[in-house]
Amino acid sequence: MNTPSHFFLSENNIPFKDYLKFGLSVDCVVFGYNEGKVQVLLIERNAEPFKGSWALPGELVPMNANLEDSANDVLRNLTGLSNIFMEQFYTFGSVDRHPAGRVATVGYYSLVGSNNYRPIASSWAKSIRWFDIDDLPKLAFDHERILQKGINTLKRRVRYRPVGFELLSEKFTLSELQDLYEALLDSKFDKPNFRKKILSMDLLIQLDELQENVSHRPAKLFKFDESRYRVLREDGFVFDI
Amino acid sequence: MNTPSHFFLSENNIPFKDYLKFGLSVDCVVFGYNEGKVQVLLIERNAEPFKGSWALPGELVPMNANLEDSANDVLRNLTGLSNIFMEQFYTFGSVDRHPAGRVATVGYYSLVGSNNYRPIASSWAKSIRWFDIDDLPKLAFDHERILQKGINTLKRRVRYRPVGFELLSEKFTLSELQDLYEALLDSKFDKPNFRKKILSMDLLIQLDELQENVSHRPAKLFKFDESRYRVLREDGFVFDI
DNA sequence: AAAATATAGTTTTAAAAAAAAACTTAAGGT
DNA sequence: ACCTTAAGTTTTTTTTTAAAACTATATTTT
Repeated sequence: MNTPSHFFLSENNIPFKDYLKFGLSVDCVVFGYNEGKVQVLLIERNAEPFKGSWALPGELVPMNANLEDSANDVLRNLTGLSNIFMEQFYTFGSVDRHPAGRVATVGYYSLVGSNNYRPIASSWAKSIRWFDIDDLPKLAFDHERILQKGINTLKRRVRYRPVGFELLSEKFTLSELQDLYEALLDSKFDKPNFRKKILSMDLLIQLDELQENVSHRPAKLFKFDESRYRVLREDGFVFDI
Repeated sequence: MNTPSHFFLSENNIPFKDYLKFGLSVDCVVFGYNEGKVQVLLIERNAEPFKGSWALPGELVPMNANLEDSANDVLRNLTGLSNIFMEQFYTFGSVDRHPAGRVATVGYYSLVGSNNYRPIASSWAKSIRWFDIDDLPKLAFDHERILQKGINTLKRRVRYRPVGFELLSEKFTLSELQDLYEALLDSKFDKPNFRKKILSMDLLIQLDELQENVSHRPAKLFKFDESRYRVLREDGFVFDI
């Protein structure tokens, strides 16, 4: 920081320090899944600009914080949870995207298992709630574009990475998994083949437990085998549904 | 910009303007393809820090420039070309990644057809050259990590998007295409099946031209049908190799 | 207590796609 | 003329996917 600035003159002789005027924020697209619907968590802003508008939860990155830490902060403030699946997907930096300065924002999406969330409207949000992704309100800033890109990214990635499991409870049935994929990918799968395919990947552990309190034959419960996935990945395995 | 800064106090009462001290840069992973090898374009830095080290071409984003424009600038300065395929892949923002300040960098990768490049070492690069991606030098900053992530991204995306074509000349043979995919994906394909699959996608236009000056049966030349791809995409078609 | 219902899970068969091998074709080189 | 090399096709086998029909096991209804 105390390096002489002439050290870093650019081609056009603008001093290095004149480039250091960006703000950087993170915005989180938090996905949930409930009753066959994919949802996102939105907040109602409690501060200017766009006070009162719905928006993605996010914050300005402090000068001494890493991006991932900031994104995790946002999530922890929102859900009280800290071990949530989270992945960066795109950075938005148009000159005029923020009304008060040059602020680029890094988009993260995260997946929260349906049992595990408890959204908390903290001081910076008037309210907070889940929206089905096919019934969204108008959003502040360029958040509609960010959200759309987040949704597209999830829909693409979910086919080639075993991230869908993150949206279910730790223990789930194969039918729940199939329903989730059908909701995410907007398509129908054949039941016997879906099961055969998923089970042949050898990524699920079948538990000695059954579904309870259902008025039909109870399904077997499974959980995702993280360590097995790590091993398979090293051998070049590519998840593909 | 002249909005009163108290307007944007954050939760912890840090004034908005105190967040506006980031630098933002773009770094480009420029991929080429030659004689069966996937390559990247690297520069030898002509300025501090890391003067003399190999690095990804990049630049600080001016306060009034969009990210894509900056990335295109870098490419134009490097290759003299402006209509090159380019896509953002990841943003790196660790607190200590730049020795002289807090600079986050947005990674772009681009694909240049084998005939179309002519790297130019401009004032900010002592030299510039192609490296095979499996024989890379040590790099400045965190560029090794960025490059690796770029390579991984390309290898993943090339399977599900028809971007491979961008690495070939406008006119190419099916064998060239197959060789490229085999190099990118580190695997072998069956010739009849590869052809059947590619041609059945209906994305290639067969030209009335043949390969010339080869000492064997000349192959038919094809080109990628951009407009057809746009139509197919709208109908939900997903490229998949 | 038997029947209805609902979903879980399996088996069987048919159709399509992928894999593998063997072949024909067309250019230049010797 | 014939060899070499790679292009491109045809045929056969094997594996996957698709579809339909089936059995199993829980609760709810009659």
